[in-house]
Amino acid sequence: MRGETPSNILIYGKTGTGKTASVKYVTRELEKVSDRSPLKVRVVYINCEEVNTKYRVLATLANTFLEKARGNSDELPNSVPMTGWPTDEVYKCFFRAMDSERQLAVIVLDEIDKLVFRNGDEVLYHLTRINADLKNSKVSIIGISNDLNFMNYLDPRVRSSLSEEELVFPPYNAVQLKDILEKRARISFVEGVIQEGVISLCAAHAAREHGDARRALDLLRVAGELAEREGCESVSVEYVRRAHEKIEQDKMVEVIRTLPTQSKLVLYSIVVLSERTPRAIISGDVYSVYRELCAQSGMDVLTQRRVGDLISELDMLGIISAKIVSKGRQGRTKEIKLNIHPIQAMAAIHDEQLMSLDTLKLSRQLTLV
DNA sequence: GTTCCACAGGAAAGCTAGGATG
DNA sequence: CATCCTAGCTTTCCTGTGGAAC
Repeated sequence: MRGETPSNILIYGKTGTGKTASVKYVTRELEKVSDRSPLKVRVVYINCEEVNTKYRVLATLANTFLEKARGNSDELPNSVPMTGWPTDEVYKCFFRAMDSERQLAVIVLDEIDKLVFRNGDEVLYHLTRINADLKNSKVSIIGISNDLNFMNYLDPRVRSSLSEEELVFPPYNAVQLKDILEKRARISFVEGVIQEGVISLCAAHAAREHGDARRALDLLRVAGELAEREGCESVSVEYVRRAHEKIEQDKMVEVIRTLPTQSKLVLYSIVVLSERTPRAIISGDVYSVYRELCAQSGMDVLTQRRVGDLISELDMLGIISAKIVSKGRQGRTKEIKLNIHPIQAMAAIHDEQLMSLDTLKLSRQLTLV
């Protein structure tokens, strides 16, 4: 507001600790106050997860300021195309639009680690140095990152100028989460329908998972939805337990859905086996079934070595649990247990069209087991 | 005590798509 | 546009191993 060069700020914190919400709130207030002051403050919010190349970041910036600066200068174009121009041209355009009037620009780069990871720190280098060249305006950058280590990937010069001020958002503890939940619950639930201990339990669950407030709110919401769907008058701790289960299952279904095809096929083999045999599932059997499935669906067959790795990956993702057991002369194997309901697993696997084979017919044709 | 099964899982090389570079 | 590079898969080849059966 006083027209001095503002510090750049870097904000760290795990997901669901309120980084984005805080920044959005503060910048909104800042814009409100600046309406009454001679110096204009403009905030540009860019989520680097969506806008993930240096070109697109610059083009977004350029377009924002071109729109605002329209009419100030004749030689400025109306907009920058989202593809096609040389990058330095876009940069120049952004620069001129910025400098065409006296203003302070606050550029918020959310998930800045994604940008650095994909593109390196070139854009950041230019952006942090731009103040030296601007005559009328000033730029301040707010970087938001989940990754505490991402600074190590930056050029030292960028690092020091970007982190003139650092802010760490620590995870919420259970008490704080409880506080947040209570406030929200007062708005969204009819008074008295939430039973004793429900909110504490939600808070405890979320606190155990890195203090993610979003997770805590989800838990409470899903518990409420479950109770409502069953026509229950109040939300009991039992619903929280089931909500937790449901969220875990949904997460798993999502993971399965995005699995590569070969992994799906391996998982499918395990599901088929789990439905046809009461015996423990053995990695050797999985491989046999897998080979048959490949033959029937016309996919190329991976080696046993590789399938073993895929099984370990499924284990790491928590979709299955595998433990090594030795059966004397019957050798050593992995005994595999499915951690998700077979029907749900099937549905998640078949979600994609590439596995559009008629599964029932297919598994009936299986000669093994 | 010895054997030997049926795999686990390490090392290294080959392959390939997609991105960077000139 | 051609070419070069790189990361992520995958294969090949290999050594290791717990414990029931001999």
